[in-house]
Amino acid sequence: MTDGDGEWALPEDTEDVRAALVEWYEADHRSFPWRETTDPYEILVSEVMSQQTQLSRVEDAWHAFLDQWPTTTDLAAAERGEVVGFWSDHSLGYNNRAKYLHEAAQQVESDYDGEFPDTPEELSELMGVGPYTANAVASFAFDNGDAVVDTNVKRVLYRVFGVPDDDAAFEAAANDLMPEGESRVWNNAVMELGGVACGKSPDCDAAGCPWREWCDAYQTGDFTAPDVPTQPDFEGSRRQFRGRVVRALSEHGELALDELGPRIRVDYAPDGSYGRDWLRGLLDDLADDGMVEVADGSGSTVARLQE
DNA sequence: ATCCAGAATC
DNA sequence: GATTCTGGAT
Repeated sequence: MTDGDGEWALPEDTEDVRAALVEWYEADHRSFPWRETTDPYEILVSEVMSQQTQLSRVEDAWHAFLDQWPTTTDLAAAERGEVVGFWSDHSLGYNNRAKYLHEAAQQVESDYDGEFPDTPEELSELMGVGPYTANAVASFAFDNGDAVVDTNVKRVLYRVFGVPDDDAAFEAAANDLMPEGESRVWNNAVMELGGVACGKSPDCDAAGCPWREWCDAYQTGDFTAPDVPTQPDFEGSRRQFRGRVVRALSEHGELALDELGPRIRVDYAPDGSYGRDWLRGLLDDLADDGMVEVADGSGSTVARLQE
């Protein structure tokens, strides 16, 4: 066995464990608009927006996005720059995800004749759709997914059943636990538990956690959670300046280097250490990522969002 | 200060 | 394995 494998097993009375959670979820849970649709496109948009972004900040953006591009046909026909601009305007971060979503819509149009596939395997072929999102869309749209494994699920399995901090172990445990053919309610319920009862600072009694009687952590009082990778500081980071570039180009359409520079850094000086060369480096990276186009004219260089 | 329904690319 | 983005809540 590899390092980190401890003694662990799911309870014998699995059916009771399952029933307790589903009953708890169905009695009361948070209301999100994407829980009231089974449209795979609407579900996908909510899932992509939710990656690394707090749910409370996704709701308005989700409504606005679907208002602007109601179907994959509409989104596929949009220009990439419009979609990236929307992402930036709504402060959704990681605007590569806007590019992926746009491309996924084009794949659905071209590869699937506008109709979403309904298996996790096929959904995984869409750009920006990994294991988590494939199972989420398959579950919430078609009730046809495997267990989702995200940081919430890992934290719950780690605390309640002592599943070791290992991706393969989490996936196996999550699927063992999930009742066959009930992925929609089950995956909603598990993530609801991780969100309202078993967050970083747990709230077992107040939230009426249905798994207290089976929970290792509740018995021992040790609510340690798996390590989450720590992020580098955002303030002053390259990411921050990339984000400002995208926002400025979305707002103004097209800008020359020396018009753009001062909007990115107040200390921009064309020949300074943060000047044209530095800015050009940022723009070339963004161009490689498919976000920005840089055009060298005679004497002046201009940048704009791609397409 | 740290965290948040991940995934692709190099 | 490191990088990509944002701001409100805690």
